[in-house]
Amino acid sequence: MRLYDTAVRAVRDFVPRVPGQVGIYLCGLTVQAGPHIGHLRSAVNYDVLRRWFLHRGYAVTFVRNITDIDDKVLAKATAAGRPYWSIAYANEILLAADYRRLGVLPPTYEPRATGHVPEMHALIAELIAAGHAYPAADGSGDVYFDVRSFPAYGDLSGQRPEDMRGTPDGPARAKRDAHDFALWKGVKPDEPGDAYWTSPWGPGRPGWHIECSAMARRYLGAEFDIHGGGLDLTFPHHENEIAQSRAAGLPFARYWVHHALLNLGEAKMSKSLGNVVDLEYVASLGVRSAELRYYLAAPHYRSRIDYSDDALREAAVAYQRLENFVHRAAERVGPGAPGELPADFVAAMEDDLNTSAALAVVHESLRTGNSALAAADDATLRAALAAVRGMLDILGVDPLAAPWHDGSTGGDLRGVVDALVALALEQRAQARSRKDWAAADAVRDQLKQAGVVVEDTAHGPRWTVGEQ
RNA sequence: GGUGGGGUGGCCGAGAGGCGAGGCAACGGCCUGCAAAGCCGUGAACGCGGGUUCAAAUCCCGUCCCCACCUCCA
Repeated sequence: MRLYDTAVRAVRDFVPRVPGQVGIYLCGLTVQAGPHIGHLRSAVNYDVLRRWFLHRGYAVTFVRNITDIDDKVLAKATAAGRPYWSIAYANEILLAADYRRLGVLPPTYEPRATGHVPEMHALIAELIAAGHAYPAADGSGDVYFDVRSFPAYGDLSGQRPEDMRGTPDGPARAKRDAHDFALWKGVKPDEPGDAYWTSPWGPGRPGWHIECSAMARRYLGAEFDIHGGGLDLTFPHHENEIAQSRAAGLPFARYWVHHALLNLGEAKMSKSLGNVVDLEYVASLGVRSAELRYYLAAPHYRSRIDYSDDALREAAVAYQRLENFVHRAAERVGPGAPGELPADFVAAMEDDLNTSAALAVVHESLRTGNSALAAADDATLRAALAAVRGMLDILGVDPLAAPWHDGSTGGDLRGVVDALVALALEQRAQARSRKDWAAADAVRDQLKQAGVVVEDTAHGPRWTVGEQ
């Protein structure tokens, strides 16, 4: 397996810290609002990475955090007159629902920042003791990381502090250097009164970055394999995480994986710009969540996606072709199970998770399968179906997998409808044998009006209910 | 100002010195009573200008445009 490592700006071989195991920490969301599809892209990308490791036989520990306290959450709480935690939690529920709808596997653990204040305190104390952090001298209760005490600061993002613009309007207050960042933020009078914890440095709340260093350490250890997140987190968030952890003597992440962002209208999708597409909007286009997942997983994870309704609809059509084959093949030879993966698919995935090249292999197998279907070559068909399902399963879009086909497909009425349709089809078959095309087509048209679509195949008529 | 990544056929999207990924759309054919689905085939691309090379989408130089980050960000 080869992965692009931001720290060295090159694709390199993945060597796990412990053979057969991989620990991944992914920066999840700040739950200040519901998720948009850019956030979901992040989840899908790492879900595919995770599934690939699982497929390769690794024991995967996958930790994705929830940042449930920050300036925006507090501001919203104040504006709404509600506790900050009720806002964070409401958004966390929305997020979980969207993950589920997209078939994202639940993480091994999903820690919340506010649940790990003691771990943060411990780390901050270590940093102060080691001379890498200092309580502000202005009585604010803030604790800052001393950037100049850590020479490697800037290595991840390739920047030198002296070249940076620096904080234009930030409260320099008691910072020793404009680039120092807060580990702990002292109470401010204009913020909610229930958003604080006591600490050796006075009442306050966590700075943004410290939570990830503290939680990664707790659940993955001092050193772990992969740290992931969006490209926009490279600086300052990940740079600061490295600084905090390494300065405290923790080796921290061995590989840094960053996915590209999803843009809408020439700018990255973000709440503050208001250019946001969420699952509700996608549903309003008639695009299902499996189709959205296909859209998000098809381009390489390091390529920017310029969102458009048309591109999404096009992806939906492409996915329907795959789905169509899987359903038809399963009707013919049974669903079987996801099977052996073609070598080209494996090679593509091993090469920095090239899902786009991998999908080309899926389509090749699809063609083989469709030909076998037409030729009633069941052995070839079975093999093609297993291969296609196996590959789609890695991408998390196997049409026969649980997330996509449960719910509302008729339930108890399926048998009843089956019998009724069979009756109608028998009439149509008789009409066709008389070459009474008008009568045969009338049956088909009436069924269609009732939502039943009839197609003739090499193995006789096939019917499906609505949907496509 | 600093740092990183881009511009590929009508559209989406891989590739990173030589065999034209793949998908969507279009066109032609096959299959079909018709349809649907499918199969076979066709055309078409590397922002622009130079250069290196037997050979450049890929390397070099220049140039234009775009995106992300430089302390809210997936």
